[in-house]
Order: sequence, then structure tokens, then C-alpha cells
Amino acid sequence: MQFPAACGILKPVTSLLAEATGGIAVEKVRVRFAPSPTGKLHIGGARTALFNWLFARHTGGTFVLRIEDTDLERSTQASVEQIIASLKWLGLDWDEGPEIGGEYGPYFQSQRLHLYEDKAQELIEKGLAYLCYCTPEELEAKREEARRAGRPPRYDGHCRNLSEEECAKLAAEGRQPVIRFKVPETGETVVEDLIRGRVVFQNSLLDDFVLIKSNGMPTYNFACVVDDHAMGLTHIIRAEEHLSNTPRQVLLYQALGYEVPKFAHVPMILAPDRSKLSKRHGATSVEEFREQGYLKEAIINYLALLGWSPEGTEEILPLERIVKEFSLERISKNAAIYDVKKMTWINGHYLRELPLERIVTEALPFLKNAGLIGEEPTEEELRLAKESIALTRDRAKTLVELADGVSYFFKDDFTYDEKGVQKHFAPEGTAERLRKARERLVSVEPFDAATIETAYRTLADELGVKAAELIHPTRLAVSGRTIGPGLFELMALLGQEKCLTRLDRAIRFIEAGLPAAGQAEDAPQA
RNA sequence: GACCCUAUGGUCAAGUGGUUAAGACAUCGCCCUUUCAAGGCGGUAACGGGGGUUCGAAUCCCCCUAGGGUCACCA
Repeated sequence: MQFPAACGILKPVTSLLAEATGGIAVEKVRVRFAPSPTGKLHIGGARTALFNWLFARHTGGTFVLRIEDTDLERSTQASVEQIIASLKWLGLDWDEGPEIGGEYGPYFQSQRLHLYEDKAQELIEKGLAYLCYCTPEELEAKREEARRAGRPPRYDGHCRNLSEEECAKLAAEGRQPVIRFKVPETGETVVEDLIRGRVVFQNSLLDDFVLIKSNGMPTYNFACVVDDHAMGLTHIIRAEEHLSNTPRQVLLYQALGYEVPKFAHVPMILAPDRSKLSKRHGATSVEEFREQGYLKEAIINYLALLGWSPEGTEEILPLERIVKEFSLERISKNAAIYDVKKMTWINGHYLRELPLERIVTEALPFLKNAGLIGEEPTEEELRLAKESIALTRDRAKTLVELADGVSYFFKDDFTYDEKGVQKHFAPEGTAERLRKARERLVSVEPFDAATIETAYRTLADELGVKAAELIHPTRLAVSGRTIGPGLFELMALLGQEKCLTRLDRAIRFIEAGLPAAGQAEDAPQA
């Protein structure tokens, strides 16, 4: 009578049991990421991979990588390599799959064709599937007709009951048949989804879909079911776009006498305009974000937060904590819009919090790319890179920004920021003040931040000006910029010689006459 | 069009019948300060609409609306 109450009591007992047994599940979790190699690893695909990986690592299960290369036209070897490279870069390692194998291999569907063939044959023998000789053209014509008549464009079962003679005749015409699944005409198919709950589909709304194409390749729905079962997968965690396919797959599991795995359809990731994420929305692949200077930590952290949330309010979570806290129960149901700004903020966080050595390693390729250091950096370049990154990384949000932010430490031929020139070089007496500063700098010993600062502040006092009036023009003179690290640290790293040279250059620049640009000063120094 | 999913600030989100409806990003202001960041403090900003159920609904039910997904010999 009081079932709900009984369940309420039972639940804790079972979870206590699981705890008591050290979390050893009755059935070991096996999940997979199954991309089709038709492009780079998409941010949405990356998150699906991440959730599967997290679930496997959280439960101590197995994470399988399977390549769904049954689309001969669109699949490429280059894509396989790119996807694998991106997964590796993100640190999403697999326990079974390409490159490492496993007892359920091969892990490329194109190498498992005999399996699908066998299973399709089995279904035909059981009377649950049949050969269909309709050509794509004929089917398209029928769909068109149905559309015009306002009927749903479903396959009409034309070849469902062909006799052997009819088959032979059609085959003699040179027609290559496909194999179709006989979908029950009545009843309903239930998908029990861990995230969506119970979703019911009417079988009458499904048509006899194709299992094996005329070229002998299996279709997605068929290969997926055959493999997910053959590979012993327990949970199918995939994007919501597959939810509508799932009743077909459930029907196949039943027809083949397979146990149906648990499904979890995670919400989609959408572009800012709420449409499906695509190239026109800028960077969408892991590789592109990497090129733009995002760290894997930031991408993983951000992706984990898209559609899943931890119990507390902390959002900056190291991987180990995400693994520890991850659960399917806390995955949300609604689609999420991809917000690069937040990921950029997270990236900035990791840029300043991760060990310096790590950031230097990550930044080096970007410095090379910007032409700041050579392919084989010298000791001196490496030292300067490390020191300048230490000073600059707090203010950068990406590695690209970071490389730009340290550029003047490596290059002398920078130009002066235009607004900065108007603001800090134009005022009367600037050249003279810089000349005084230069003179003072010559005798600064040692040339470290504290000593330089003392010299500057003393000089400012002697000249009766605010330190800022010395500091700003100097910053512009030695870095070409109005923003950057603390000036005295910056100068110390730059070294005495370069500082003097750059001050000389700035003095010459000012005395050569500033380019006219409206009023040089609208706020006379009070 | 049919079917399916979803609906809390601009965005990500917490919330599971009783809360002043968290937090984060973004944004605005102030503080700190040689600049820019970072950091600190504070502000603006939300339960799509309509019906129910209930003493009481962001939370449960129905309808509408909106967005998304699927309807291929793509996956």
C-alpha cells in the first residue's frame, strides 16, 4: 500500500550496500565515445566524450573509443587523426580503442562489417527484417508525393512481403537491395532515460528503417546497436539529438534478444543565437580553441559546467574534483548556449594559477609563432620568456594575448601606442624629464626594481612633479604601451642598456615633433 | 507538418510545495593603484503566458507559446 515509503527506505539501503562494498558495482560500468570521423572534434563532441570519460573514471569503469566510419563519402583518415589528437590533448584517455586495442576490437566499424552482415542475416531469418529493392529515386518520389498529400514521408513497406520470385526478378534488373527492419505496426516503445525519464514512442509512427545499405555498409542505428552490445557497454551517454533515434535502437535490441543498456541523453550545446553550433559561429573545434590560446584545463572545466553542475557553488574545479563529484543525476535537461566569455575567464584563471613552468611550456609555441623566439630557443630566450611571462601572465586571458603582451621584451622595433603618445609624450617638458630620468638611470646600481623605483621617486621629488609624470612616459618609451606589468620590474627585466637605448629613442621621437592630432593637452597640469 | 525534448536574470546555473529565489560569467559603480589586470565591496537584472491542484506553487497537472531535436541507403 505504501510503496513510495517502502522505496524511500529501500533506496538508502542499497546505496549503503554499495558504499559498504567499496563502491563495487554489481555490473562494471562500460561507456564509449563513438565519433564519426567527418571533421575535427567539435566542442559538443568533446563534451560528450568528457561526460562519458568522467562517468567511467568516477565509477572506476571502462572508457571505450570507437570510430564510426561507415559513411564512405565523408569519413577521412585525417579526421580520425585529428579527433584522436584532440582527445589526447584534452587528456581524455581511453581504455580500449584505436592505437591500444582491447578485447572487444576492432574499434573501427569499417573493420566489423561481417558482424553487421551476420546480425542482419539473423534478423531476416527470424522474419524481422527483409530485402528492399526500391531505388533511392523511387523512394524520393514517394516521399515527395506523401509530402504533397500532407502525409508524413514514411517508407510504405512496399517490399515487406515480396515473394522469392519477385525478389529474383528485381535482382535480375540489376537492383542492389537494402535490408530493412520490420517495425511493429502497433504498440509502443519505451525509452527509459537516466536524464529525461520515461519517454514513450508509438511504433506506428516509425517506418521500416534501413539496416544495411545497398553498398553493404550498416546504417548508424544498426551498427550502433550491434556494437554497443558486442562491446558490452552498460551506459549509452550521448547528445540529445539521438533521443529520437533511440526507440528504433530499443526495437533492435529486443529483436536481437539483447539486454537494453541504460541511456542518458545529454542536452545539446547551442550557439549564442540558439541555433546548432556551426562554423559560422567562429571557433567550434577543440583544435581551434587550442590555436587561440586556450588551455585544456579551461576547456575541460568550462565544458564540465555546461550541462552539469557540482553540488557546491565553486566553479573553478580541477579535474580530480570533477571526477570525484561527477554524477549523471546532476546533468541538466535544457540545452545550453555556449558562452566563450566565461571560458575565457576560466582560461585567465588557469593562466595565472597553474605552475609557471607549465605556462611557459604552453606559451613557447605561441612565442615562436609570433616570431619572438627561434625554433630552437637559446638559453637567453628561454630565460627571458620565463621572466616576462611571470610578469605578464596575470593580465592575459589567452596564450595569444600572453605572447603579444611579452613581445616588447624580445623586439626593439615596436611602435608607440597612439593614444599614449598624445597623453604621455605630448605634454610640455616630457622630453626633458625623460632625459633627466635617463641620466639618473645610468648610475642606478644594482639595476633592480627597488633601486630603480627609489631613483625615480627621488627624481620626481627633486623635479617637483608627480611620480606618475615620470612613470607613464617611461613606460611608453620602454614598451611602446600604456598598459603592462609594474614599470620598475619591467625595466629591471629589460636591463639597463635597453632601457637607456629606448629612452634615447623616445627622446629623439618627441623632439622630432609629434604628429599633429588635435589638441595635445586639454587638461593643463594643475 | 508529425513526433520527441526543453522552458529560473543577457549567458551558465542552484532550487525538487513554505527561501529576502543561491552562486558564477558578462555589465555598471566604488576601493586599491604608476597603467592594465587581479583582488575587495556594492548595484542593475529572472521563475514565458493562461488555467487548475493545494492553506500555500519556480517546484505537481493541463493548454498555449517559444526554442531545440528527429523524421535519409548521414552519423
